[in-house]
Amino acid sequence: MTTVDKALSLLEYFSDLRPEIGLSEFARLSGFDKSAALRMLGALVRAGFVEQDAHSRKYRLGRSFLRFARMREEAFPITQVLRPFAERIAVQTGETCHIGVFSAGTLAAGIVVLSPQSNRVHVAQGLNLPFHATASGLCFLAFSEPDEARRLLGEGPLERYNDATMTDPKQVLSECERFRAQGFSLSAANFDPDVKSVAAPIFDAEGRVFATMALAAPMIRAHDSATIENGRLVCAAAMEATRAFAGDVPGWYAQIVTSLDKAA
Amino acid sequence: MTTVDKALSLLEYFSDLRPEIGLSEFARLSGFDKSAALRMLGALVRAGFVEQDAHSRKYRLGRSFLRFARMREEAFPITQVLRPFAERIAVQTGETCHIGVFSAGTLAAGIVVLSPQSNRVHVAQGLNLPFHATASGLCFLAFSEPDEARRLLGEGPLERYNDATMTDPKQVLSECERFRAQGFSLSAANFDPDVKSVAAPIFDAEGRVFATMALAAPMIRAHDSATIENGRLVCAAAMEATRAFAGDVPGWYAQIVTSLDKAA
DNA sequence: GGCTATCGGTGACAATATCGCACCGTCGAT
DNA sequence: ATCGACGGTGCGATATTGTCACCGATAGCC
Repeated sequence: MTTVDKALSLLEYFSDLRPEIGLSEFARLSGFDKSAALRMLGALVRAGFVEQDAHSRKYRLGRSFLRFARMREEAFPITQVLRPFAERIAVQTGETCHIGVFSAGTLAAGIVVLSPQSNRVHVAQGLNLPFHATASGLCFLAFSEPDEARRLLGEGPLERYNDATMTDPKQVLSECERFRAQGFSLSAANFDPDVKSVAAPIFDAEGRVFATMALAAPMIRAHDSATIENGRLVCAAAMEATRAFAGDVPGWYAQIVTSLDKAA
Repeated sequence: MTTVDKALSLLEYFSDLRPEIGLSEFARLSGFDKSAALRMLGALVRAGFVEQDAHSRKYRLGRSFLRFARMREEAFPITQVLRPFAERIAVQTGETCHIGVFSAGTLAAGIVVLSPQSNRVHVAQGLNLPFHATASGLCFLAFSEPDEARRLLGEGPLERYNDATMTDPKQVLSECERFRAQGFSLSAANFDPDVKSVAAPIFDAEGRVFATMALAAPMIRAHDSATIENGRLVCAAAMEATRAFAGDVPGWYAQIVTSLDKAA
């Protein structure tokens, strides 16, 4: 672990619930010495990645992120390119659609298009999507390299969100095999007790999953037939999205999707 | 300069014109050894701040910026809060309004609202705003601490964009004194030969400038009277924007603005 | 084909920045 | 007034970094 890794790891302690962090708090959270944390924070401040409140002396995320995020989107407009697909399928199915984007070991809701219906599932922009308890996460695992998936899950036991949550990594991985064969993942009440979701993979130019497209429906609308139909649609949309991106849909995956379409 | 500084400085070589950079290119640009650059890039990749194209092996900005930018906006919604003010004044004056946001030593157009008129000034989102040659930059200097301003300008000679560009830091600083007394800055053809701009400061909670609101008009519409009126309006709007932000408008500045209003 | 230049990347050692500790002044609560 | 926790500093022991030589692969060129 280089010092740069350590410094950047400090940023991971920020979250929507903890937008400001003091020096000692950083030291406690990270296990680094205060003096080391301070030095790293100094560098982060100089680069504009964090800024310090002059009064409370706490640190918060800096303005540089706006600059770089804009540049990144300019050069590689993921969200701009993917959003229309999410919008289309949200209208088509009448359910909330979100796209999970993988970065630095976590999957988060990067794009959210809420269902046009009044009884709908709400997904917060930026929401962290746990690998073992959401359709998006399971989909990501299912279409990743098996060792990558194991690495992301860790040793277990996994965090429990409610009765239906799978907490054993082995169980999760075996479910993922099914999803991989099926073309899309499924999650019923694993995270939110009243929500049933399906998710399909979006591939990058090297044919690796880097994002997932998910449809989340209130349990009451999620009959088996509706769920299967949503799965089919989300697969097709995700595949189109991949292609819009100059991503590479693996041949075997395209086959699965076409066979789903024929079955319908 | 810590290693973290060096690693983060690598990111600054990315731009809209150079969205992908190879290892040797990084070494050349930064003056670091290839091996050192590689190690730093490794850390940046692990954190998701850059990603590597598997084919070309070049590096580009990573997906983590999206995540962090969203969190930053969630916690401190600068752009969301400031945009309405830019929109209002763009409509009111009929000219293009942009807000320059300072971060890590540079000022960039973070918010842009184009004029509703067909003959209008175009400002690209994210455009770098040189301190010595734009109304925004001059405004930022004028309302910064004098030594900070000197530091940002450097030794000179400054880059020349056209005949009207001031290239001597001393000259720039003395102009800035005028602007500081006047309440807003002025730039005629210093950057773009056919554009005349005015800009006013936006202050943070500690009463320091951190952003500027600028109006840019085509020379043909920029009579003296129109320019003065735009200056007055941009001052008022910037002051309101500061307050909307829980920023602290220094008393002496508020006085200048009210006296401008009375004169009109 | 074979030559050369450049690329991304590796390995190892000397040089140097970092880690961890003790310590300081300040602030707010009790 | 005392105490604890805070942000921040200084310094020696030590782990990380800078530097350089080197590797295989690739692309251009004759």
